Amino acid sequence: MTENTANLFDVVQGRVHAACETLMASGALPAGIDLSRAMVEPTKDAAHGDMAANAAMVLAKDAGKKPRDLAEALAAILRGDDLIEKVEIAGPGFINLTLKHSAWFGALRNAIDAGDAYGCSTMGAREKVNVEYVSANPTGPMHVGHCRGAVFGDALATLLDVAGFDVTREYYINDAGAQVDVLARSAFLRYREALGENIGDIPEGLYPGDYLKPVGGALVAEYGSSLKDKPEAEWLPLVRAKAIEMMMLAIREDLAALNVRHDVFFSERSLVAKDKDQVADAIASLRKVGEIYEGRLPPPKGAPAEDWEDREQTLFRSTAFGDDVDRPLMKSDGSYTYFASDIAYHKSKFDRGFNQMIDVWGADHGGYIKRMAAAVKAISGGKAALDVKIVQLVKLLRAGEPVKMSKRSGEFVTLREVVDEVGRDAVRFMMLFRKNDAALDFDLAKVIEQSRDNAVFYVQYGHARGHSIFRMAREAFPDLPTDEAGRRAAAAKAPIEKLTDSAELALMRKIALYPRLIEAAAGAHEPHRIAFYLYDLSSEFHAHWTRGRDSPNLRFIIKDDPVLTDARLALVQGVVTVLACGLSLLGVEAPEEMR
RNA sequence: GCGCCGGUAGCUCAGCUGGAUAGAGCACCAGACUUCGAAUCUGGGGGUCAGGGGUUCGAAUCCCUUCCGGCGCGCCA
Repeated sequence: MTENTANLFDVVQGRVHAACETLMASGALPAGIDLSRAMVEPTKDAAHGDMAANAAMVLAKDAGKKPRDLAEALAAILRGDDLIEKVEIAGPGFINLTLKHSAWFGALRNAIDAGDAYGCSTMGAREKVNVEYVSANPTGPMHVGHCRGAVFGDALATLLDVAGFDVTREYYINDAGAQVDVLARSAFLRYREALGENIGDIPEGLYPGDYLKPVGGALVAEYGSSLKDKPEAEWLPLVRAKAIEMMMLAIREDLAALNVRHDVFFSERSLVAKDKDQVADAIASLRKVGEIYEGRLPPPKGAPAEDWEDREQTLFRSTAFGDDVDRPLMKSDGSYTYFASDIAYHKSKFDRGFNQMIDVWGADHGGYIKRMAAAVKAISGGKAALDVKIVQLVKLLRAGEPVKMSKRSGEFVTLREVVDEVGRDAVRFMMLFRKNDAALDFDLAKVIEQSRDNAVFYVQYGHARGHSIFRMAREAFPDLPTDEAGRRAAAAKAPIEKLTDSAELALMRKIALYPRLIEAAAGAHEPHRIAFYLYDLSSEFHAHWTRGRDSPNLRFIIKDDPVLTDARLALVQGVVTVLACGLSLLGVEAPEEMR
């Protein structure tokens, strides 16, 4: 087994497992015992050392031994390890490990050597993952509600990429349902308006926003007045296509403003292209494995359903895969339900080689998860898995007061307005500075505040402060390198073994945690963990900086000691590297100066 | 009625897939600028992890149950 040397926790865990195997060889442990639950974790309390191993407690039952006795046997082996300074047994059987300083120096060197690539992992083994996010209907500009899913999906995709997965970022364009016909009719009104007609108020049920006026103008430019007297059946496909095209263009611009990328824009309409009906194919393949039947559904309970009509229909047996009720695939007019299209779409993902799919949805779609996960299991024969990440609502505030929005009148706050007002970095970071399934208050006044209370600023300032130290150091020592590559080369040669202050070592421990964090966050599909880590790292860095006020010997720059200064600049280089890596992963700028 | 997601300090939230004495920020109180950026930092008080059962060496975390809030519940997407 090769050690992943980038992750110190893996290395030490490997040593603990090796110790277990030594005990197996000597008969002190049963051979072939399962070690997968024996983990090495960072300690919360420094009094417990650097890392804690739970092996003795986890294996005690299978071994038929008392945890503390087993711990003692393991400790005896681990005490000879070249990375380990001290082994103590505590509590119910924890093996507390204190590492030698050289272990932390090695971790710091790793970070400096890796640079931009620090934290990159091979855990994904290049497995293909499809992440679908945003997928906003092409019926208007993006509003703030779309923001969170967009940023979350984008950051999650980057996180998985960094963790070694082969990631495809995808957007599903809902361009086939009834709502794009409504869009077309709304755009047609604007077309008549552009031709000089007085259209009066926009009728109920059509999209009232001004954003369709340019579509009207474009239609005039392209078709003149030729559409005006045609029957709807003739103009609708033309108007619809133009409107969708222009809406998608606007949406892509909005996404670009937020720094959100996609590799694939997948059209729902393309599923039912003239020569090939992929929805029918998907249903047929489910029918082949016996998961489709004609039957009746009980009426929905509780919810008002005056127009409920009991009838026999085509159903997918989603209850066989954990859903609460079987789901219809055809509407009463003979067209496919949205669910049927979605099955075909996810089958397309599977057919394109994705066994891991992640969909990012808004909270209002939560009730849809079970049936979609059921469908993915069914169409893949159990080979593919779908993880649906729900992002909760964002409440937009200004200095604590809710920002009024009225969708009915077409006056909603657009994504673009928010980005223009507070900047993309603030929007992105704050959307990620919360667990995805918890509701989020987004205060337009707070995110531009320059204080610790504003996490974006606080983290970026940490990065800028590091670079400020580099600038000041160059004034004291003009020979120091001026660029990133030079600093990395110098840091790699620096005598970092001179760094023995406890706060300096604490920073190295924090830096050493980053690769482990990436793997944990990627495994859990939780990019917010990166944001919180960066906040913590910044906090430790700011705190250590301030120690230099009371204790000048702890400053990074020691004017009469260029060698010690080199060592400390290497530590700053390590901190700056991790902050830059983490911010880049979240899609947020890492400024070198913020004055 | 059923399902999903939440309930952690006065407020806003973390809690690393079951670890040791539950942590930050804000607010409140008391401090630190001739200084590598005070746009920062140090210290203090503040908790029945909604309530109650259970699982085990060990539970905020897993299971059951009650209460409260949000969302959803053929032919919208």
